[in-house]
Amino acid sequence: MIGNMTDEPKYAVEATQTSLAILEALVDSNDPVGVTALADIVGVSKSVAHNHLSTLRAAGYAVKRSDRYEASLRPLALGERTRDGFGFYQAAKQQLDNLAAATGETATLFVLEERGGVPVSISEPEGGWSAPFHAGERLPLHVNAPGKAILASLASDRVDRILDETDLVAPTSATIVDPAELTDELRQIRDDGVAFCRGEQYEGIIGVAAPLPQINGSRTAALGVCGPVNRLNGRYLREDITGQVLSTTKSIQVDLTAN
Amino acid sequence: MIGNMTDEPKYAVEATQTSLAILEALVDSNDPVGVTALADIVGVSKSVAHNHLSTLRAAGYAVKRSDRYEASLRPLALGERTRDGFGFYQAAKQQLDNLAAATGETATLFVLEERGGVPVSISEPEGGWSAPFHAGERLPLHVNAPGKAILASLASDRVDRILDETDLVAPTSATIVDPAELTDELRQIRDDGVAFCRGEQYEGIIGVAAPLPQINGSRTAALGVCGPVNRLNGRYLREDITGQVLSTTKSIQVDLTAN
DNA sequence: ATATTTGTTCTGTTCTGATGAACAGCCTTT
DNA sequence: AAAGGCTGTTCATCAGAACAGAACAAATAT
Repeated sequence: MIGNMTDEPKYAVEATQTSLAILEALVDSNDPVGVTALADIVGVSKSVAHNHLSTLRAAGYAVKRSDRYEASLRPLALGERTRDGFGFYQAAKQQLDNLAAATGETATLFVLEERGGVPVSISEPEGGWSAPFHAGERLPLHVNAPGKAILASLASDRVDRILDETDLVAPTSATIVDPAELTDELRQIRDDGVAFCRGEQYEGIIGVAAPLPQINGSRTAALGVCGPVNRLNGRYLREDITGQVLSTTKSIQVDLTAN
Repeated sequence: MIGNMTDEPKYAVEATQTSLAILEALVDSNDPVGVTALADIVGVSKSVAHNHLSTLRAAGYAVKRSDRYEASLRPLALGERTRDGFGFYQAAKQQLDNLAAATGETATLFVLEERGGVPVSISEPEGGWSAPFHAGERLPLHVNAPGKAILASLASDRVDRILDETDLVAPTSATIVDPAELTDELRQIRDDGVAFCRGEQYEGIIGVAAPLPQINGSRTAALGVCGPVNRLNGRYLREDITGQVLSTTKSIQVDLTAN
């Protein structure tokens, strides 16, 4: 980790930064917030908070209800539209639901975004276990199975650059923080075609993932299953689940080349 | 429609407006866009577009891939988090899925946002019909069943103010544009407890909706079913579907008062 | 090899966005 | 009833940030 991983823009627009900070503060606090409270949270004066809030409101990103502001659902619409823009989403979503239904486990689809992995879709089986992360939330690549699968499907120089620019944080004691050790595991993953995660992101959460074949040379993606270790283990994990994950990636590939 | 419906903020932050315009331009164009193209679309100089793009990128809202920019999935995460903040979402989502599965039709949950109705959740049955709108997208209240159900559950002075401040656009020839006529229908809806939409938003799309009982006096919401007129009509619509919509609202109320 | 077009940097100028105080409205408290 | 402390909003002032435009380098096209 030598590189410049904090790419601060040379000529950043400060007003935008505070506006986004206010928007995120609104999202963070579930309950409606007043102008004064918001100003304190973000660290700006009351009138500044008011100006930004009214512009956010006029743009449809914030909602005012009797002197209190809250985040609107407009970001949800933006997110769904960008997601629908992914060529493979419709097909993958369908297969992901099938996978979740067939295994009774939580199935996820990840894409590479800058230097992180982002869950695009999370399929939870009927009344099943709930994943501790949201769709659209950027996660480190080295701590989960889909992330490692994505890394394994990249050219080695890109992997080196990503690892160099990334602070290999260790959420649990099982996390791999040594780049050399990680590179070794990536080679293993490339050979097997499957990546595993054993409580490296969240204690007691296990994952399996396989890279999604690059469709028309565009987005790097991976697909996997994750769940608590008391259910995902032994042969069930290594053969049953792993097999279904692999066959699902093949089904998606078929669906995409067919159209 | 006399009132001031274009509430332009008195002291708007222009930099924020251009940043958001750029973000939305990114979302609109599915494909990666260059700086120059974006500058042309938004109507700013090249350097300005560059500055805003790099701040959006640093904040995680835009992604750069080899000299081209695209929207990130971060808005999706924000949207899902605000949605999860709605107290009734978890329970309603469950019942909505049940409703969609039981009827084989598309079920939706709407909330009131400013002067519009926003779909919070859209449950489509297995391989079913796809609704022509996205979750999080703000729609006029007077052109769809959930919107009318929401209006009907508001105090009459609020309804008057909303109708006064809203331009009653007419997407189809069936749309009601006369405030008096609309007020009459709202009274009817209050009596029946159900609202109907007959191709007033999209040609050939029918909807039924019922207001969701106000939980702890917070958000105004409604729940409904919609689909093509060739399937949703006659007794099936008026009795079968309508009955299931009404019983679903009751189930949600039970779920919420239980906890 | 030349000519365009790209993204990025940079500097000066302008106008905007931050400041901090003052305003009016709404509670609660006295 | 009246006073005090809250709130969100407005306003005039001025430092400074955001903009336009030119100049740069690198990649692509001719």
